[in-house]
Amino acid sequence: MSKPSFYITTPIFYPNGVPHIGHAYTALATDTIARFHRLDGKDVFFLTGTDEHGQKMQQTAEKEGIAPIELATRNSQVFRDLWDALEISYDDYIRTTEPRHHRASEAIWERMTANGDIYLDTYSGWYSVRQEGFFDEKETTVGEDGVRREPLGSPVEWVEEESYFFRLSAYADKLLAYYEAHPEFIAPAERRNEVISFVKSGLRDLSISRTTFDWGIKVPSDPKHVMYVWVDALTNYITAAGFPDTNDARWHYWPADVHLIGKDILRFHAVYWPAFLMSADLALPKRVFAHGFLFNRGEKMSKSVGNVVDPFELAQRYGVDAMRYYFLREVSFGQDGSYSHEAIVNRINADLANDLGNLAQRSLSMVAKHCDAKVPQPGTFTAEDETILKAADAMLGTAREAMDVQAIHSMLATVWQVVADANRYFASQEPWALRKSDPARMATVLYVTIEVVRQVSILAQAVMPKAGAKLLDQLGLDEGARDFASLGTSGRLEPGQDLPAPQGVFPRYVEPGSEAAK
RNA sequence: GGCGGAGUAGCUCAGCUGGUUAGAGCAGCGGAAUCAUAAUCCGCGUGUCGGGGGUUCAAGUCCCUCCUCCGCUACCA
Repeated sequence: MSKPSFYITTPIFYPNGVPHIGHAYTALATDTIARFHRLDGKDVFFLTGTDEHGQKMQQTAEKEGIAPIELATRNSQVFRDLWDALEISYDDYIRTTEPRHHRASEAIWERMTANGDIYLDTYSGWYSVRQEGFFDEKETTVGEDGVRREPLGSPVEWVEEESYFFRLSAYADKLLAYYEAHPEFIAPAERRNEVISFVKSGLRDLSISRTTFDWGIKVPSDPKHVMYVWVDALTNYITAAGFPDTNDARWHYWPADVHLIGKDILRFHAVYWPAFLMSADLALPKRVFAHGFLFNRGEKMSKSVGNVVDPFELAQRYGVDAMRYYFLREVSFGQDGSYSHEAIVNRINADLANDLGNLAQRSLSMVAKHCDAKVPQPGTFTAEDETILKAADAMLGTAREAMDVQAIHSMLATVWQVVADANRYFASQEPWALRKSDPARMATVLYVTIEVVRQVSILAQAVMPKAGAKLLDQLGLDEGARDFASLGTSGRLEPGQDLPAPQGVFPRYVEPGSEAAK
């Protein structure tokens, strides 16, 4: 019996510059979902990469006096460095400049052509050289000087350019029928409504090639055209699965289970991409999930405001695990979120150091001192013991339900609810008092507590791989006992097992330079 | 302008198909304990549920209206 597969992607990022916090956030969330499913026994394929073609890349490279591919290679590496720093466990990293991607893009282009959906026509409109963009005639105004201008005031000129078009207009009904039949296709639900209303308002055919620059994938039958971003970028998701070779070892991963994206690129993934796939007679991804934006103290990050945060720096200041935990716990996944130094420190200290870290420390240090540094031998469980154990055993089911809909924050809330219960349990049982009055009962309480810590740690690994592993080290668990198959009753701690000396896993965050830091 | 969503405790938000004295987390205040990373546990909220009107035995929960905020309204990766 083969493991069920799970294919998840991030968008491919544009390496015109270096990654910012938004890129990091997408990768963090995708990584957590990928890790969760791996721990849950699935055959996971996690794809990320960079989208390296286009006019902007060409222009930036020119400015720097280097070839576009050099710019792409250099900046793409910065993304990979960040992924390493953030413990992003991707299985493949695709670059659209790779031969395999050229092959796939040409192949899907040909299939769409064969299906009669691509035709040559003229792309025309009012173009502003300064804004590098086309404007709808309605948006432009003719000034007293007789010059037509776009809303921001730069002059526009009528430009006509030969371009290949994709017959998107023919897909509106098919897309609407698909959304109807697959209500889970676009998530969260609010986003789904936006997409549907957009499609209902009517679709125009899409210009999918350019002749004004040549840094791209050539149109197979007409090499003076290069494919415009839509086809080139979106196709990456099937390239990595081996397309067009349907005998490829990875082809079974397609269709992807989740395309995780930012809400700004939802339309491309929920409208254009499925239409392309329908045209090419390929299966559609099971879900497109659009997450929200991150704001710095409620303000949009921008260079002019000066509140841009470097993700490398964030990871270094707070630690990767804490950074990952904060963003995934504090932000309701799918909604916009806000972060601040105070909020991050609060989460680190309250949830990680005080609640979980301290629970592990207080129980394990008693085990080390009073139970001969071995997993204690429990006696008969009382109703209180059974209650907390049952709550721990139930986490997996609830966590799975949450993760099925990418509710990462809910999954974490579930786990930390049990952490809070465990602290209450520990305080009410007072094992420190039992040490003298009833050592056997003390052993049971400690056993139950570290058993809960075990299960919490296993689940926490999806979000905090390093810290989760450290906690499991302290419980003396070997590699084979760390995935979800060991959750619940099947993986109960073995009494008598030797345990290493406990050490803190989640230090409190103290302000550098404060009294406490000295 | 059109379509859609939201306005609930200081902050972030739960409140499904209307039905006990409107909840959680965080922050704040008071107390207990001392196993532990001065961590933990217990207790404490007179909130016009945006304003107004209506339906109903009963509305945060349905209808109307007004105010405020937000998203989408196609070629930016």
